[in-house]
Amino acid sequence: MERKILHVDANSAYLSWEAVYRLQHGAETDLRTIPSVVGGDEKSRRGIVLAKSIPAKKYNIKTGEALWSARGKCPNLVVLPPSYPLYMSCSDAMVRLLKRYSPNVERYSVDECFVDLTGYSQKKTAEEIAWEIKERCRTELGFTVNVGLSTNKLLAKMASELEKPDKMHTLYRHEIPEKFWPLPVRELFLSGPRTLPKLYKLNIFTIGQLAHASPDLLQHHLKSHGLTIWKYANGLDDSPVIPGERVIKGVGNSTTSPFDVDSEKEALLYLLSLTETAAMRLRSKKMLARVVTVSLRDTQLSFYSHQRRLISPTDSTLLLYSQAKSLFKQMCHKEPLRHLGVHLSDLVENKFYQTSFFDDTVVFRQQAIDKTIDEIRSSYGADALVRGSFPHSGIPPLCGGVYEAFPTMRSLL
DNA sequence: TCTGGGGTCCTAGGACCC
DNA sequence: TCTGGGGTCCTAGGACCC
Repeated sequence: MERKILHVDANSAYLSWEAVYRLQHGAETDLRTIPSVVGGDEKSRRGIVLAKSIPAKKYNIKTGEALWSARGKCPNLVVLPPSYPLYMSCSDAMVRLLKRYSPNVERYSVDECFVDLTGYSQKKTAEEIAWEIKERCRTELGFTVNVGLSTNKLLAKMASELEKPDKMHTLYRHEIPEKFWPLPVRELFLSGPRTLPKLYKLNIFTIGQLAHASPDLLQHHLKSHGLTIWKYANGLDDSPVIPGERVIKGVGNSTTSPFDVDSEKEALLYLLSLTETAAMRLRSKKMLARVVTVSLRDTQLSFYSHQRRLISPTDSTLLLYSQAKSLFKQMCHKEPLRHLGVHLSDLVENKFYQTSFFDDTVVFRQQAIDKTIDEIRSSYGADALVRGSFPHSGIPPLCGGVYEAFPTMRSLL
C-alpha cells in the first residue's frame, strides 16, 4: 500500500519561537518582521548565527556564520541569546498537535517531525490534513510551519522545502520530473559541501542530472554515498517513520573554551567537567559505555580525536575520566586548544552488567558515589555539588549540561 | 579578530587470527 | 627461502544533518 507521509518543519524555528514568546509577553515588535538572529555568546567565542529571520536572510546572512560577519552585512541586526528550554516546549507543543492526527510521529529534530498518516486518514484526505496542520500551527501555536506530503520520508522532506514560509506542498512520484529534478543538486538531502564539488566535476548540477547519472559511476567516485544520493535523486526511500524515543547510540559533550587552553592542568579539568556531564546523561539513560573518545580542536581549528575500547563497559565518572585523561596524554598535542570534547559510545543497557560483571568492591563503591552525586544534583540543582578542583579555575564544573533537553537526530532518514 | 554543539554513519588501514 | 588470503576487530578521520 502507498504510504502517506508528512514532513512538518517549523519556519526559522528558534527565531520564530523567540518572537512568539516575546509578543506574548508584551513586546511590540515582531522579530520575524525585522532583521534579527538568535546567536551564541561572542564573549565566550560561541558567536555564530543559530537562526535568522526572513528579513535577515535578505541581507545574505547564513546560519552558522560568525556574528561579526553578519553584523557587517546588516549593521542594525538584532541579536538574541538562545533559550533552549523555550524551544523544547515549543517543539513539544508541535508534537502534541501532530499526534492528534496519527500516533506515528517521529521527532526528527527539535523543529522537524515526520508523520505517517497511512491508515489514519479515513475522514479527510492526506492533503486536507496537511493543510489543516499548517493552519493550526499558525492559529493555535502562533508560529508557521512548512508541510510536505508524499509517499516516503525523503520526498516529504524535500516537498516541505519547496517554498517557504507557511506553505504546504506535495511531491508525489508523478510530480518528480516537474517539481524535483529541475532543482540544483545542492538542495538534495545529504549533498553537502564535500559532495557537491565531486558532483560538479561529473557535470551534475541538478537533481535530475544526478537521477539520470550512472549509479556505477557515482559509486566509483563517491562510494556508498554515491548510491544513496542517486536513490534520493530518484525519489527512492523506504525508511520507516519511527515513533517514540530513539535508542541512543552515544552521548557526548564538547565545549569551546572562552580562553585558549595551553596548560595540561586546565585541559584535564575541562575533560573532567565534560566527562562528568556525559556520564550523568549516560547513567540517567541506564546505559554503560564501552568506548571513550577525546576530541580536541586547536587554535588553528585543526581537529583531532583518539578513542579507546574498554575491557568492560562502565558508567563510572572516574573510570571514564581516567581513560579520557590517558587518551589526552597519549595525544600530546602542541598548539593551544580552543575546543575539547568527550564522547561515550558503544552503549549497552546496564541491567546485563550491573550484578554479574562487577564483583570489585572499588567499582561498587564508585557506583554508589556516582548515584549519590546524581541524586543530590537532581534534588538541589546541578551546582549543589562541585569537585574541589574547579572553584577559581575559570572552568565550569559541569560543561555541556543539555541533559535530556534535546531530542536526538538521525543523520539518515 | 576566528566558524557551536548535539548527533549518525562510513571508510581506510593496521593488527591479528586461521 | 621470500612471504597467500579471507575475515574480524579496532582506531582515526571524514561527511552529513539540524
